[in-house]
Amino acid sequence: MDVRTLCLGILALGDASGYEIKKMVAEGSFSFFSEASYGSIYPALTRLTEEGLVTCREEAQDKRPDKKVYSLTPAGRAALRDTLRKDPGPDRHRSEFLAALLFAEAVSPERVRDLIDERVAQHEKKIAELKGLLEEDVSAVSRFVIEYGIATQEAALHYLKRHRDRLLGELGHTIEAAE
Amino acid sequence: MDVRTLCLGILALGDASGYEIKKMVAEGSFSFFSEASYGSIYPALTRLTEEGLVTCREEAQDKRPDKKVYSLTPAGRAALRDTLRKDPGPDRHRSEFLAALLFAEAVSPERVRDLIDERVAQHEKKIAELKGLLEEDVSAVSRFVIEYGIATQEAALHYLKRHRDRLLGELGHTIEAAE
DNA sequence: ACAGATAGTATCGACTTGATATATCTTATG
DNA sequence: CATAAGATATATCAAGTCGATACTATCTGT
Repeated sequence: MDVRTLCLGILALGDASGYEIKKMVAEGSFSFFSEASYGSIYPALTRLTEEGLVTCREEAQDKRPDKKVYSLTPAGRAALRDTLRKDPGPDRHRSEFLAALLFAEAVSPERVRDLIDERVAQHEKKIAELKGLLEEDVSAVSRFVIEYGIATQEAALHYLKRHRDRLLGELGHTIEAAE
Repeated sequence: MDVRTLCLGILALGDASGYEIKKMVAEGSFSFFSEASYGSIYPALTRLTEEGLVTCREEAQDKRPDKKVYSLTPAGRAALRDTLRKDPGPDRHRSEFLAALLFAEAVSPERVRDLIDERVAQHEKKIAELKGLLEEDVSAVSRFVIEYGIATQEAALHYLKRHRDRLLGELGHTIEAAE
């Protein structure tokens, strides 16, 4: 899913400016499974406009900078439908936490405990955030997506809580054995 | 976690060539939370060598192309430790599946069912893969990381199975109401 | 015999990130 | 009341990254 398609999809849900698209991927129901920066959104919108998949109208605002509001054209909707017909690629999950855990063993085993404890707090925060989204966002599919996120976050959290001590015990033996 | 640190961390677990590093991130215990292409690994190794964080020796092999085997230097180990002292950034999760679900509602609600059913199969495959890894890989932290992955994948799978029909029911009403 | 996978290094264009610039308005805080 | 901080808005740039491809040689399956 490139930023191009992401923009097309968001515009299929309603008109928006580049700034608003950025906000949606950073804070809205998109926030936990996609990301995009201005540096990719603005060029994407420019190209989509050139290709006739979206149109742009400038809206003057009171006491605020002008907005460029983009709308999906019929051609854009068709292009999106074509893309969605294809099977979505596999999820891509990058976790500095898990990498740090694996590497910490090699350079500083004591760090493992702190890493896990910080992570527990992060999961709890994320779950609270997602539950907050549930109260605003009412579309059935949005709710499904957010609850899917909550389910996985909670599973991760419970796994950490249940297995933390076992892991630290096993590492304890390793550390002692190495000394 | 940039590819630079990823290489440093993998080399902390043992010497490796660029090709082997790529294989680890694509297939090993790293596979489900990190990715890196040759186009980022080779330049990273070159730069790390220039900076004295790794060393490189060429190994001639019988009936195979020569290898460039990289090893972590003490300076490299120190650099890795410094990086790991910092808090890991939040996970980044990109899911074409979840995006497609949200967008499908807008352009082709019938697609939602197929998307979910394909996804169930994908999760089952992924879980089997991870369980396969468990049998080879024995390090305590590796096992922890892989089981963490299994726990989240299973939670996602069960969520989909439990809520699929409810969602399709809700969409059914939407579709009927729109027609 | 021949296709395709495996082992290996390497590069390139296109895309993406993260930081930064610019400018104005609103909201806290001392 | 001043002033810092943050929101609203567009835009660019260097540096990093992906995915495809190139090249060569061997091993494996049909």
